[in-house]
Parts: sequence; C-alpha cells; structure tokens
Amino acid sequence: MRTDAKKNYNALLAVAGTVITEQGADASLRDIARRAGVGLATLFRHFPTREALLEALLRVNFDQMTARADELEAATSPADALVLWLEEFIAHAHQYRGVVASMMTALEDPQSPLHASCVTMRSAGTRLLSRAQAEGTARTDIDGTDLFALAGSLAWLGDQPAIAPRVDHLFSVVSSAILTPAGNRTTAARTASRDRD
Amino acid sequence: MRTDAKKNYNALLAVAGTVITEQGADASLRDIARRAGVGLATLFRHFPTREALLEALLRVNFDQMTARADELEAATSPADALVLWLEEFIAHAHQYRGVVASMMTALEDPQSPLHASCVTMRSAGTRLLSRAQAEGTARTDIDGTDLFALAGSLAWLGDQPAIAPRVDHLFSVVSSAILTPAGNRTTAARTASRDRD
DNA sequence: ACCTGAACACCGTTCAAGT
DNA sequence: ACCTGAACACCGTTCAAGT
Repeated sequence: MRTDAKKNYNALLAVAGTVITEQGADASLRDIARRAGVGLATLFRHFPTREALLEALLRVNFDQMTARADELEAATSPADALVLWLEEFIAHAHQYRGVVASMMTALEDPQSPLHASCVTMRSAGTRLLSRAQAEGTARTDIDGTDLFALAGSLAWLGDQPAIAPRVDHLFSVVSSAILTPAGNRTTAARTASRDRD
Repeated sequence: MRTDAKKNYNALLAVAGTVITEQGADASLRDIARRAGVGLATLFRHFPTREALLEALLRVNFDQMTARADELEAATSPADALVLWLEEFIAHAHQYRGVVASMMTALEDPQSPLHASCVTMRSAGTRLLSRAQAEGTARTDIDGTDLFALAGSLAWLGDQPAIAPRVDHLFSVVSSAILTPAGNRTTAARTASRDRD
C-alpha cells in the first residue's frame, strides 16, 4: 500500500470510530469521508461496504474478546468466566450502537466481511458455555448460537434509551436462566460450584 | 373528512400494511404513496411522521392485544396468562419487522404517536405480571418495563433471520427466568400453582 | 496506483400552485 | 378542503478524468 493510501486508510478508520461511536452503526459514510478530509470514493475503495468498515473497526474488539475468553477460561470458574465474558461482550457492543444487528445477519451470511469474526466470537462463547455445562452450572438445552442470540438481544436492549438504565438488571435475569438449570441465582450457582470443589 | 380524502387515507393504510409486512418498518414512504396511487405529499398530510403511520397500522393489533389480556386474565391461571400473552405480543410484533425498535423509543417519548399505545401495552403486561407475582409464580424483582423489554428483545431476535428458527426455544428460556423465582421450568410452575389451589 | 468531482438514482420533507 | 408536482438537501454507489 502506498504511503498516502495508508494515511487515508488510517484517517478514515479513526474518524469512523468517533463518528460511529457518536451516531451509531448507520452513520453517514459521506459524513465520515468528509470529516476525514477524503473523497467519498476513496472511502468506498478502502471499504467497499459498510460492513467492511465495521469489520475493520471491530477487529480490535474482536481480538480483545477472544483473548479475554482464553484468559477467563484459564483463571476463573466456568460459571463466572461465562458470565463475565458475556458482560464484556455486551459492553463492547454498546460502544457502537446498532452494530449488533449487523453481527446477527453476518452470522449466517458467509459473504459478509463480519462473518468470520462473528463465527469466532460464537466459538469462544460456545467454549465457555460448554465448560459450564460440563460442570453442571449452565443449562444444557442451549447452544452457542442461543448464547450469541441472548447476548445480542441484551446488547440491543442497551441501545434503547428507554431500557438502557435497566440493562444490568435484565442481564442478571437472563443470566439466571442460562446458569443452573435448577434455576438458582448466580450467587447460588457459585456456592454450588464451590461446594463441589 | 371529505370522501376523497377518506378514500386516500384507507388506500394508504392498506398499502402500507402490505409494504411494511414485506419490507419492514423502514420501508420507503415514497414507495407506499406510489403503490397507493397517491401523491407523496398526501401521505405526509395524513401521516405527518412514519410513527404516525405505524400507529394507525398497529392500532388494530394494540386493541386486539389489550382485549386478549382481559380475556386471559378472566379465563386462565396467572402464569399461563402471562406466558400466552407474551407469546402473542411477540407474534404480532413479528408481523412488522423492525417495528419493535420504534415501540421501545416511543415508550419514553411522550411526543411519539406510538407513546400512548405502548404505555397501554406495558400496563396490560404489568397487570398480568402482577397477578403472577402475587400468586408466587413470577419473580418479584422485575416490573412491567422489564417485561416489555424482554418481550421486545425476543421480538427483535425473531426479526433476525439467523435466529428466527430458535426464537421459540429462546422464548422458553427467558420465560423460565420470569416465572418462578426458584427457577423451575414452566411445567413445574404450573404444577406448583395447581398444588396450591 | 491512487485519488477526486460529478453524475445517478434513491430518500424524507416542504411548499407554491392547482382544483 | 384537499391534492399534486417540483424543489430541496440528503443518502449510497459508480466511473471517467486527473496526478
């Protein structure tokens, strides 16, 4: 890549980050190009679709979340690791309002630039879920796609101004459904897990 | 209203119903006016905002859901009434893809044409929830807004093609979190309720 | 190689001009 | 009273013309 091209690429990505943080994933691409001091057509060659731009933007978050899954898997109890990871997933998604819808559609569209990353995220979640299921602290009638869907729906709720204040509480409600098929609360699950050790 | 105006109004509403069923709540208003054989400005006078059009379109569903709540309250056990009503709420929302986002924002925006209807829906849900809470078959740490949010998030999941096939299962997962704080499954809640009678 | 301005076909919104 | 066509300021996408 030529040095001027690289400079434009970096400027676009930086501006896209701030604009999409401000206005959401459906922000005007024209506006992004304008604020980056670059022709609109230049943006389109670097990022042929909106999803390609989102992918470049989210790559950092995706890599971080994947690493975090490994970290939690090594250091924490299966149930805690699962819950903590989901919490971070939702927090990351919240940074870019509306992005979770793109991630959902990308999941079943192999053509989407976001497809590979979303499948990777789902795999990471599935691994944490399986560990908790094997330990008996997560219900066994859900799979990684269900987990992805529930996390996505909570992230979506976080994007709704009327609901955002309650999303932490709703997270604990949904978590209680995921953890411990017997239906105990998170703390109870932790107790059960500790007692078993 | 003049008879020609009434005719245009009805034509617009009928066409909007089919177009929004096909293309979702963000369908082109120009397209709706075109297919109704009416000038675009005419659509805007009858329905000054997209939300006003949605409100007129959803009024039928809202009235139906309100009546259904009364019906279920009279005829069914609190827990069953709650779950059945939520199921129908989600099915109705599913008819117009993307409409649930408008309902969420309308909930806290008194200016929105959808505001009153959404508040009414929330009230109906709150009533059914309170009955189940009083009976001991629904967890007591959630309120009507939480219920609205959870139902809305499930409706949103139903709009995602990748998730739609699993939405019935996810509904049962979330329901299990709403019902019976002890966390038993729906059938167990029903058993508990029956035993108490 | 890479960039850009202009053109294209859309969109929602407004309003003067018609009946 | 009610309707309409045209104008306006946007949008994403494409492409010939520039360096």
